[in-house]
Amino acid sequence: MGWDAFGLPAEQHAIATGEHPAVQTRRNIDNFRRQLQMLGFAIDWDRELSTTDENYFRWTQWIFLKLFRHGLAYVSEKPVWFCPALGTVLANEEVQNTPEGPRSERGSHPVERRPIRQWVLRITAYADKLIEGLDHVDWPDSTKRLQKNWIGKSEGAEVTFKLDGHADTLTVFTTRPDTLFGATYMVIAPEHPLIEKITSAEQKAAVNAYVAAVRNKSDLERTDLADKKKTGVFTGAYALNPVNGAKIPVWTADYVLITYGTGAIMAVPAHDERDWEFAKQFALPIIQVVGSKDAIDVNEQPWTEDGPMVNSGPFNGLSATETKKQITADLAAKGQGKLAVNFKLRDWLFSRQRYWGEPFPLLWVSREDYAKIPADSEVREFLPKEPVTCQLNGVEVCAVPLTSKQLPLTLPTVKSYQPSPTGDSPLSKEPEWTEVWYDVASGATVAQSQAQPGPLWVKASRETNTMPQWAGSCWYYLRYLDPQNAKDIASADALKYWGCPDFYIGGAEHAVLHLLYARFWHRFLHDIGVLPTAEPFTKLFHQGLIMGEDGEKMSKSRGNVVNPDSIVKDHGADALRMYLMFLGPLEASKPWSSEGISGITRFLKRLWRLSVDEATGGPSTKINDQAQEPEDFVRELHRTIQKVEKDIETLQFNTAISQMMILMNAAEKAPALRRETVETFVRLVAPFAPHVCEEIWARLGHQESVSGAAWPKFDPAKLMESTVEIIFQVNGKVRATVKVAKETSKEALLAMAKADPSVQKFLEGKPIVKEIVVPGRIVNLVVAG
RNA sequence: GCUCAGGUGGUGGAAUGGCAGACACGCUAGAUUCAGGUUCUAGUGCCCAUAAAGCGUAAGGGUUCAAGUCCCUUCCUGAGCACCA
Repeated sequence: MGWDAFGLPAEQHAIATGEHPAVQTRRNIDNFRRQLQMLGFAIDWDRELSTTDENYFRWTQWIFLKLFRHGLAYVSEKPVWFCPALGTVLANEEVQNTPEGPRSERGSHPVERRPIRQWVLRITAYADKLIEGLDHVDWPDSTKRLQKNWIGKSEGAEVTFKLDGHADTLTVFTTRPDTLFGATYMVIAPEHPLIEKITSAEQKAAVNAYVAAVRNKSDLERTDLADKKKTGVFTGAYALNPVNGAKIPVWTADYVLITYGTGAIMAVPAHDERDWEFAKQFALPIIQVVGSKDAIDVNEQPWTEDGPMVNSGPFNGLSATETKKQITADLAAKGQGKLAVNFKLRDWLFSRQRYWGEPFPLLWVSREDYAKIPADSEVREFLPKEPVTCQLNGVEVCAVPLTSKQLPLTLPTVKSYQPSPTGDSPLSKEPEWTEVWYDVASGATVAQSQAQPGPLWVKASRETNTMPQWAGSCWYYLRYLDPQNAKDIASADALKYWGCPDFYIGGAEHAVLHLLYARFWHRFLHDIGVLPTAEPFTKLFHQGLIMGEDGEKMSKSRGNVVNPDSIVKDHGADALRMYLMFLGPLEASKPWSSEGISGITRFLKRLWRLSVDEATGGPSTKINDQAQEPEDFVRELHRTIQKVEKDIETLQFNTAISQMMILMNAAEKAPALRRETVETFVRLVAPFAPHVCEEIWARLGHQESVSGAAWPKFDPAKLMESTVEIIFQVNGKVRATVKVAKETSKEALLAMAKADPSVQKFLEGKPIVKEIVVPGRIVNLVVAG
């Protein structure tokens, strides 16, 4: 069991009450643990961990330092999603588009773009591996598709355009280099750095106004889909088409995103819907270069499918694929283009301006002090090849790591958990913790309030951001293998013995969050030799949510939360467990029903009465080893063993329980049962309702726990039926059913069907045009008319 | 707008192309009990006085001896993506 206990809920509680988040976290964990134990889940409590334990998060920090060491952690000042209500930045994956605009995944608060200094993990370096790895795991196709789309790989070319009258060039990314002859204008994003340089004097005012307007546009307005109208302004600059020297105007428009590709495009209105709309809007020329099937007029609508090239000089008549290849090769020869791959995936924004998270085990020192790190310094354990730098209060500083010996870096106690509106972490207000002497030889630190301990101790400021909640949950499954290990995240032996989770059950909402992040870390740890496996989760299954009784997601504000404590009080832990399984397919979302559970409660009471004698408390008087059980009942018993076994393996618990109820109905009708039969039944129910079965098992005279009893075996011979029911149909409609011996031949079945009075009634002497006989199942007579 | 998953009684849900509605809840009637959030019995898709027949798995069409299941069109619900060049 692992508690993923860092994060916003505990911190928001701390802000509201002043209580340390650790205190509330511990109280919550204790309550959850009590409830889980009450339900009797088979959890190995010796392997319990919490992501907030310093003996756990020292390894989270260690993994981060490994990423830092390998150049996969860097600082960015690009605009990021900031949530004023939560007082922190959020990763792309944590922001959702809603009709009200972009909102935080947690709490659905408005978010906005702000330029804030952030730690970022280079997950894009793993984009290809993260796509490729999906081919080797047994995951739902929908989830694989979700991840693939999120990573969004597209292959194409980068094409460099010379700018008329400028030394600068403009590089664009395109997936359609084949349509280069159809480029009639260019667009650069309003945030593009070149815009200042290339805008002509006449257009300066218009462009500045447009750029300012876009900057002030909220993300809601900018992504509003109801308003598909394109806006944009001509910059006054012209680019030269590398294939034919054509002079084409350069515009700026906000439908081109600075965050994707090069932030600039070549526009081919004849063959791209967005470019077509823009061209129509501003009366720009539209040139068809790809032949269409039904002579489509590209002035009326764009043609986005393939066809032979036209209006493309030497490439006329060639296929799109061939043209792509040749044009890209030609451009490469001229130094004006190359094959290129782009991803929608952005690097992972990894810092939060919060208190309740793992502190970054990093400090900032001046460039001069960074240069003092000796060649044999222990600090080099985690030092990257190139320093990671940023500007702090206008001064350039370099990031230096702690060493393994210095971990864990724990949180200081603070006066206030409140984040500042400017996006500073509460930790930044604790100078005693942040301002330290740092030994460039050993990585040790002491507070600056003390005297400088030695000549190699330099002034350093700790990083005051903390890691996001995902950090701790990225690798917890590895710690289960060896939770007490003080030397490694887990021993090599344990990693080799246990491997990875064979089967991972979790919500689909994690498809592009936890499941993507964890794969990234796992693959990285594999690449640096820490882990023997490349992929963490071999087989994945998404369970559905249990909804409130009103069919809506359970939430405190809605008041439809079901408290397990009161259910257990009324019906018992077994009934709760079993009813959750009986509600419906595991993968489906199903509403809770406070009435429905009584069906399970009744079933368990009936099992008790079937096995235990109320008067003596010993075995039921119905149990008699001399009993002759009817053949039908014995078959049902073995059918139940078979079905429960199979359904458990395929996670179809609802139908397993249905079958046990069918057996119960049959067992109550039997005049007497053999002890073996009752014990088999109890063993079948035991995994679902362990507590009551344990008690029954003891009442039946067993000293050992039923959980250790062997699983019943079904006898295939007992499943055989000597007679089968055959359906007689006329024109596909059932007219009679008969019981016959299993071996009855086709011919005999046919004769019986024809002789059956209720069948004859519908034959009415009409000619039979077709006879279908499926032995053991059905006879269908097709008559004319 | 695009992609995916769905749509079956009053409810949750069953159904290797072969009797639609298993199992359970609820409901109706009866019995048991001092009592019932007890237990037992019978019934419970629609139409119908009853039986027989007929109708019935979002709507329409198709394939098949036979379709909830396979194919096409439309509608609806849910999820994800959303100007990604």
